[in-house]
Amino acid sequence: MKFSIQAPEHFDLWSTLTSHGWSMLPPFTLDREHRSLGIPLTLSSGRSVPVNVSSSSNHHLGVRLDSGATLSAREKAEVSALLKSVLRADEDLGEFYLEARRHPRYRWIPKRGAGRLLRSQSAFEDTVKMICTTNCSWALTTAMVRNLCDRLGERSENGVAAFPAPEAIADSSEKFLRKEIRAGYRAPYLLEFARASVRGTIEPEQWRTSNMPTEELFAEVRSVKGVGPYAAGNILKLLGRYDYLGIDSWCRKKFFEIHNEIRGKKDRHIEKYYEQFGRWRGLFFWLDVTKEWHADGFPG
DNA sequence: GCGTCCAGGTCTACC
DNA sequence: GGTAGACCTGGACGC
Repeated sequence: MKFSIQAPEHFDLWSTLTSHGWSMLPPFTLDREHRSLGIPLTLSSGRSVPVNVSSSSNHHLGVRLDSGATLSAREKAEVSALLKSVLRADEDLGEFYLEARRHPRYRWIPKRGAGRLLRSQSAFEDTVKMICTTNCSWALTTAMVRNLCDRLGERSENGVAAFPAPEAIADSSEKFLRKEIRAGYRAPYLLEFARASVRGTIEPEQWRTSNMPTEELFAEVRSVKGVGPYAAGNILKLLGRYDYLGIDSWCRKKFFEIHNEIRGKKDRHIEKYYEQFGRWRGLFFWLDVTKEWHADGFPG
């Protein structure tokens, strides 16, 4: 089954798919040759549908069901809405692009259609993945996320493992997460977050639509054990809030490199530079340090 | 092949 | 508020 969905003006699929490392993590499958993305989407009915999305023409995206199955009209609408959310095609970046055009250094951003950061189907999934990026190599992050999908994820109609639901992680054990998933010391953090999500004492899916002031939302995200300033700042970017930089060692190094500065200055120095961009500062920061991905190609 | 060192964020305890 | 040490893993390096 094939159909298309409308994308906003200046939308660039490849820019979104290569906006950061998420497209290289399961359950996403990035097809560099065809510049498309495979993703098993879990519908509200519980049905897991393997979908492939690629660029089409006239601000449209081509959607193909990998399993050869069909969708009802309602399911089709749900798939469209989920894809728009994952690809951030439902986000208004007009004001951001206006600000970017004011600075010669950043005029490439609207021209390139950059700035839409790929996110997962759920904020729960984004948060777990973000915890898995902390204090380790990218190879280990990939291994942890792959293990979570393979060992705890539901299989979609073409056999691809989806990201596990909170219940699946909550029903596992610290020992399993530590040794089998290879989450190490992060195991109790993941378990606690999953169990709190199942109990409803924390509601990550509410974060995406919350009207809470960003500072309060940041504090709530930070209250998850294992989520520090780096992880919370980047989780907030995936919630459409760009007030925090989410600095890690790679970004720190990159900042000093592109600004021809000597390393060793405090993060406050970096934060001060981006204050001029107001509520978009986190997005300007991220696009600054990843600019070459858009020009020279996505690593990996 | 084995042992050692280091990098990578966050937490906790302490000053 | 700032700092030190622990957490865990994988890669680099020396032997």
